[in-house]
Amino acid sequence: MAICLTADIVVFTFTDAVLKVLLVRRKKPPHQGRMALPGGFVSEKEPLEKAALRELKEETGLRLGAAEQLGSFGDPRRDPRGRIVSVAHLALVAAAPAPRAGSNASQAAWLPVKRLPPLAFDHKHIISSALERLRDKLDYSTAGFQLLSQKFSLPELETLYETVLDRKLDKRNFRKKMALLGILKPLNEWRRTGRKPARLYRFMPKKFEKLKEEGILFPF
Amino acid sequence: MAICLTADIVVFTFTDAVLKVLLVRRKKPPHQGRMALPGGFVSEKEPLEKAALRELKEETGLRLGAAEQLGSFGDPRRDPRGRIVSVAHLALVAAAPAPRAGSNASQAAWLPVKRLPPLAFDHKHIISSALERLRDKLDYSTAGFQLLSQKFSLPELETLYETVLDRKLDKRNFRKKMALLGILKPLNEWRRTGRKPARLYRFMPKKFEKLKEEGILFPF
DNA sequence: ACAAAAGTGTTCGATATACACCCATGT
DNA sequence: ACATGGGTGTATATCGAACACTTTTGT
Repeated sequence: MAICLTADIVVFTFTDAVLKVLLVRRKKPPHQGRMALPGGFVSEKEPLEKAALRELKEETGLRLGAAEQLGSFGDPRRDPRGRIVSVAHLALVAAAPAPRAGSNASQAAWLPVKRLPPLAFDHKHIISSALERLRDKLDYSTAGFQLLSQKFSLPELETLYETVLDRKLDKRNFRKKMALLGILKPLNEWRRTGRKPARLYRFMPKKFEKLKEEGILFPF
Repeated sequence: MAICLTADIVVFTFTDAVLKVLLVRRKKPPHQGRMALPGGFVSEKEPLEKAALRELKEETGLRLGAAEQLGSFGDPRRDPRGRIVSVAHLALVAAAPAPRAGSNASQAAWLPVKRLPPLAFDHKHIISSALERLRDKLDYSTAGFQLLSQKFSLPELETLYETVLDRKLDKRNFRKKMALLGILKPLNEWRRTGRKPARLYRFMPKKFEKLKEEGILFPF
């Protein structure tokens, strides 16, 4: 069985009103010099998720505690070296710490999902799957809040939703629903970018847990 | 890299008002004599889905055209032989042809999902994932109809939904919604099991496609 | 003063849910 | 005749969608 297993990871964040994915520049062939998802070979006794997180840390310096499995990509010709099946993972991060390059990567960077350069292997395809999954998660999870820093304004949150769902939302309806859910704590701080300052909020995970137990979902 | 890849498949059907999964009895260790999902090692140049379908045919005689990937199960200790990662698949079938035993399997049978015997490996866990996926699919796909034979009665369809969703539905509301969708063609045939005969219907895939294009979902 | 983005309520239509009785058949 | 499961309609509550103007700031 000359089949090898890699674990790759798609890490999204949302900064400057743009959804970004964490990529590294490949040091070695194949696809040397191209941008690619962080990832690498799974070691023999290592759980798949751990392998993805380990590679992420090695290649970008970003240390995360968990990732969710996206699925496996096993087209026999996806890697020119031979049969290499990739188990793709997904993670969302709030603040986007400046990535540092690591082993096997000569560069690590957050790139806007909308304007990606040509990527190695089928990584563009994997990112598409990840985006689709993110869209789904927006409806029933805290995905949206995980992508923003702890303090955020409602226009920021709305832009995030509009970006990921790829459609314009109604400002008033959006705010009404958020208010109704009661999972946002208004702060006495304002963000003074643009013209009129926007009030900042904090997400309240505990309230959200309560809602989930009651089976209430996000209405988008 | 001494990691091996298997492709396993969960095939569901719904007969006699019961949801069933297709299992085979293992001829060889490990877990010799236990029931397990159809599946086996992926060959070097074989797509994952094809591997699952090939193993299904070899072990049960059931020949299917497609399966959807469920995810990969890679706990390092899931297989006593060593590191073997399984890519699990899901398929739904209408009629349930009598399975025949094949290579590596001394028996193949449809077993009720609610009352499974002890299974090999983590296959019970895989079946749980498959069930969850099926529940999700019921809402936005033709999954329900794929599990029944071409002609079916509304009570049968309702029982199927109740079984998979694991809750009682209101007869009148259920029928109203189905009628509203307009994807069922009433036939001039009646099923005379039980007491009063139940009218039979046929699912109209074309109407369903039209609904999907309009973005209309199933309301359960 | 003006441009640009933040903030705010109401109305309406659609849809999910709750609910009770009659009907056709087999025994 | 009766037991069993098939079949039918209405009323109410909830939720999502549509929609326009005022406010605050920077230039």
